[in-house]
Amino acid sequence: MALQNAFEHGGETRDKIILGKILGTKPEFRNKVKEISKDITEIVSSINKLSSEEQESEIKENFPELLAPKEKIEEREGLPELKDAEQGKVITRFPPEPNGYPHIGHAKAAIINSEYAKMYGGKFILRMDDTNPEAERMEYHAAIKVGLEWLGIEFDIVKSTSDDMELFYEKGIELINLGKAYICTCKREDISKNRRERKACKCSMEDIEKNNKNWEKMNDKFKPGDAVVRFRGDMKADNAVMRDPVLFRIIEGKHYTLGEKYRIWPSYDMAVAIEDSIDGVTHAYRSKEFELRKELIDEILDALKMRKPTQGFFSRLEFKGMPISKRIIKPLIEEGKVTWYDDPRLPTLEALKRRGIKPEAIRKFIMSLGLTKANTLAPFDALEAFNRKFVDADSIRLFMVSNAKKLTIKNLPTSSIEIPNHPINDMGKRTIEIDENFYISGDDAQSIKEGTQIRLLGLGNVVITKQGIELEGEFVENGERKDIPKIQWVPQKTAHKIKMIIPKTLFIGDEFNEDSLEELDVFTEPHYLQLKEGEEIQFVRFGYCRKDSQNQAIFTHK
RNA sequence: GCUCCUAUAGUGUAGUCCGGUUAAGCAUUUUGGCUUCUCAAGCCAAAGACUCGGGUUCAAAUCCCGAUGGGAGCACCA
Repeated sequence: MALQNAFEHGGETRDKIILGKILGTKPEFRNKVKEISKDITEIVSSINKLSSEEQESEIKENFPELLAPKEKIEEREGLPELKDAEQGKVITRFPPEPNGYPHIGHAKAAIINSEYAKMYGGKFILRMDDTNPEAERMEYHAAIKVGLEWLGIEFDIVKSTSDDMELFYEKGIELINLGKAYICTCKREDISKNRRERKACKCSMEDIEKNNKNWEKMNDKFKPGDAVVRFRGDMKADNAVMRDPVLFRIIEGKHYTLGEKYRIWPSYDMAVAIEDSIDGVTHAYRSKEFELRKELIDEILDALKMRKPTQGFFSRLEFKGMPISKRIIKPLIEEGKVTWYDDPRLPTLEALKRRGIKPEAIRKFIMSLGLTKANTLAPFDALEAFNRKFVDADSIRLFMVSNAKKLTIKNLPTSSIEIPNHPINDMGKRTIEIDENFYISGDDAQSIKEGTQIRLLGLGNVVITKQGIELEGEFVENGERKDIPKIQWVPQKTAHKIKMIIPKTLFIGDEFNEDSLEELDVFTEPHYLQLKEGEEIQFVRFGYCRKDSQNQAIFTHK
């Protein structure tokens, strides 16, 4: 073994490493370390005296099997194992609030939880977390559903938190009667101040009877802001969440499905605790800004003697320079800096789709991030790399020229030509009608020298006879194939003008990037018009793009 | 300010719980080569990391203590 190690590391080895290897493979030696280490030192020094050629021949003679190449270590597939998980009995859930358009962060939570359900043959619940009528709208509810469907996520159960309003009231009253909750009629600022200063208020001293009466009053007499139900936690706790948090509050806004039926609404903590418990959720994974709520949720359920789920946390996912929060996106839309939530520069699902990102790529990408709690600020090119693999195989190859320059070619032998739609896969062929007038890209036109040969892809070689604003050339039969520029082209007669949109990073640092959207006028083949909207294409030597409309394409990535 | 979480190559991660079978694996990125009628894809190769300082141990990315960087919470939002 020492011999092998020495050979692998330039003819020299160290006794400590050999010792480690031996103890690693043969744990039975671990209590005889002193005895064997002496032997190892001797062996090692004798081996180090040999030249590497001698070592090699020694290995060949006595241990030829060691020369076989090492096996690669296999990477763990998918997500790490869940604690306390039983095959077939795992229930996970994804509880978005319908208060905005779904984005990559939603995708992460949904994908991780659905993967876990799948991994254990369990069930997966979509629960619209709609307990704040002021923020939630049907429009968002629908957008979330559309987004999840696009991602290909399937649910066993679909429900809304607000389905269980009566149950929340029941449990709320139970907490009051247990003395675990009380009605607080302090002002909002005072509650906040007391929590900061770890001081209890008078309301927390009230007896159960009074609290029950006040609960009744919350139904009609109290106005929003007059009274809240607070959990009796611990005003001295280090975890600020435990300092008597709010369980219910009065909101008079119209709920998007229930209208004005209820005016007392449970807070997030109350709702999540009860819902996860009664829905049978075994494993509740959410992003780590909720980490401090774990203790509270457990305490609420303990107080009610209800079953507790295992809670886990993962880091938020954001892309560098692509804001996720409505707080930032909304003003951009209002100022016209971004067109809408489907603007290709945004990390919303709608935008990602429009940009040409495939749902499978998002899934792979998110799975590759793992389940860490360290902050993830992923560069967008990581997603692009996954996407390229999905998109390459079935993207039709088309010619497109930017900054077009005219090229006239003499002696063309044909008036039409067939070109395959994909270099490897069979995606059919298209016929292009040609005459002597072509467009080529400005960049290419500039780099060509007069008198040299270029190859027009799929067509043949051309020798350039005149350089300038407009170029002229002559067709060459059986020209050189290697080591000449091979460029794409478009016939002038049938060239179809489209707008090419190239999305770039929205923010550089904290600054809005004024050049975040580049628009080019380009020419492509008429075949473009026959493609379906939303189809992914590769413009040869330019990159992958998605057809947005007959007159517009969006650059996906290289 | 207080509390909690977190720290592995340029980037994202595996390994950390239970110290040794791996002088740190994978992906991406970059560079070079092969292949190719695309600067794509595919194939091959190279480059590159355990935040810092102590301690425990025959042995530390892994355990302990301290420091530092990053993030979050301290809402009648979720």
